[in-house]
Amino acid sequence: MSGKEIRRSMPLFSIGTVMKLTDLTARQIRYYEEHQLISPARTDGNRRMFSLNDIDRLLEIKDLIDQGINIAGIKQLFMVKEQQNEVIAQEVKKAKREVTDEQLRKLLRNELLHANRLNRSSLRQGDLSRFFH
Amino acid sequence: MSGKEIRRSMPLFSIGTVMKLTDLTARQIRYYEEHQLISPARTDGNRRMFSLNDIDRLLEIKDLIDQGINIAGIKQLFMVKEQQNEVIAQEVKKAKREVTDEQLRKLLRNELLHANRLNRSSLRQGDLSRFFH
DNA sequence: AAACCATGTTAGGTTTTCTTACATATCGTT
DNA sequence: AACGATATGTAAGAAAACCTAACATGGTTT
Repeated sequence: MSGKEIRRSMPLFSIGTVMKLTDLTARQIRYYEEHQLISPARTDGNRRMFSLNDIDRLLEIKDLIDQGINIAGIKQLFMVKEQQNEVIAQEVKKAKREVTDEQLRKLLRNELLHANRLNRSSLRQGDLSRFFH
Repeated sequence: MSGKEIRRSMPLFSIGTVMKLTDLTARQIRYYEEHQLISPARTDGNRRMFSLNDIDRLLEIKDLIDQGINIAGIKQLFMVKEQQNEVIAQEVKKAKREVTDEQLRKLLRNELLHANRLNRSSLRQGDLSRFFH
């Protein structure tokens, strides 16, 4: 169902609410946006409006920051994850085309392994140390 | 579970957001608050903050207004409904005390009928025409 | 030591929301 | 038909929340 995704992406929350929900400062939230870790919507009057997805992302960012990962690293992680999701979505679609239940499970497991392989190699091809300098 | 109820009662939304979600004007929302159909929280700076429950209530109010019911009538309806919920909650608790699954269903049905009877009589004892003048 | 990163802080400006007051259209009542 | 009440619109002035831009600062890298 996509109604859920629509709801999760509706811009409903002001920055003040998000500050309380995430325990981040306005400065931090704006800084993360400046570095394109989030892209909150804007009102007609140019105020930021955040969705549930934005809030999830901010909590994830906070977690990664706490783990000592810097902004550049987080950005890369998000990009990799997104790419991974795309691959998975595409493979799911391919699998759905004409496969029965039983077979679908096997295929999915297969494709997931494939995605992991891609993932690891893409990390290796970049400079890993960039993530932790 | 009560975690859900906590979430639904968290004051998260500004009046601007609520206006868009409910298609009501600020004037209407404040007017309904003035007449105690809702009781949104306030920020330290005195701004209204609405919960999901508040929004549900506003949508319900809008619906009842559309049906031609006036503020006084809506207030009474809310009070009756709340009283009914209290009765039900109490009876559920009573039923839960030491009844097996099978018996619980019968009891609940019984108590619901009882609540309805209370409800109807309380409407009759008041002046019904008050609702629609 | 110099540069950089993530965040704090301040300043001036704009948007949003607040209360209060008055205006108005639609009623039911006299 | 005039009247009073109800529900909503609108305007004004003030306060809160948010905006961007700039500079400050404590830790890290280089």
